[in-house]
Amino acid sequence: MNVSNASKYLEDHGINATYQRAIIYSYLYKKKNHPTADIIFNDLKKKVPTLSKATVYNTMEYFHKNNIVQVLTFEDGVRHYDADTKTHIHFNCKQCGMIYDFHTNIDFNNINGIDGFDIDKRFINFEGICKNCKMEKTK
Amino acid sequence: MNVSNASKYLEDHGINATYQRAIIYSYLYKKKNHPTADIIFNDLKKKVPTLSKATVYNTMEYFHKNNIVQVLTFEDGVRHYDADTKTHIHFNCKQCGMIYDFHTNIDFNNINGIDGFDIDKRFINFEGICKNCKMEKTK
DNA sequence: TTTAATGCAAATCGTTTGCATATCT
DNA sequence: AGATATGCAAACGATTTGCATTAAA
Repeated sequence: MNVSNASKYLEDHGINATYQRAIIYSYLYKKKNHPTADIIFNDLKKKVPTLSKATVYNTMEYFHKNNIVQVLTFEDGVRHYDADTKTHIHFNCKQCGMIYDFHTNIDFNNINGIDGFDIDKRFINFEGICKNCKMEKTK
Repeated sequence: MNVSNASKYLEDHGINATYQRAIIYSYLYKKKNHPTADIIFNDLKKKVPTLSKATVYNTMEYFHKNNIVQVLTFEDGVRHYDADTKTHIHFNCKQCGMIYDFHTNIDFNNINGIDGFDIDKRFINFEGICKNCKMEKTK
């Protein structure tokens, strides 16, 4: 998704598409690695030297409130962002730090005893050692 | 679980059971509401006025490393602690803030495409409006 | 010309650390 | 004594806020 498509996407979701918002959304959409605000800021600063870290934080929070990004937190407590808002599994490798997506075949609509609760969001986060790091070890 | 049982439990898990550790573990075990370090500190300070917040943080981290507590993070990013280390679902009510436990009937061992990954921990966090808050609304 | 968004720096808040004191063996 | 744990205050790092400036409607 390029910046112009991102603008369109934002407008379609009722979000005033400024240059910063569009470039941030475009970046997040393309990067599938669930970056933190700090990573987004440092990458985009190269293209947009005037960009402020506060704008990144505020923009992500704004996107989040408008339901176009997910906020992910793992055990380290740092917020990661994901442009894919559908329910899916995240696997966080505790060795390399990579976050993998798995679009799940699990049905979360039939949990014992949860009747009467309105579930808006489902986060399924796994932690362990990824395939890659396991292979590195056996080399 | 009282303080003396907590001591025993800690020793059984290879943890040097000091007074602070035992009282903190006992508190956490009894409270089923997944408190933050701050809440633990403020509650226990009443009983143990000399208690330090750093001790609470360090102790929880130590328990966590020794696998007798789980660390839970929700969208707000604050760490919550849980003495139940088994995989179970947490439901965080975004209205009243309550965190509910659901011991799940779901089988997480058969996820599409995750073969070759070593999964150590599974966090399943739901967010929405709890039964109680829903009832309040319709009054 | 009014409203909304940005950028910067300072403030805030949760958490960690350094170090002196206390506790336990 | 020697090792480990605690308490306090300072440091730290992620995030938020206040406010002046800029861009957009």
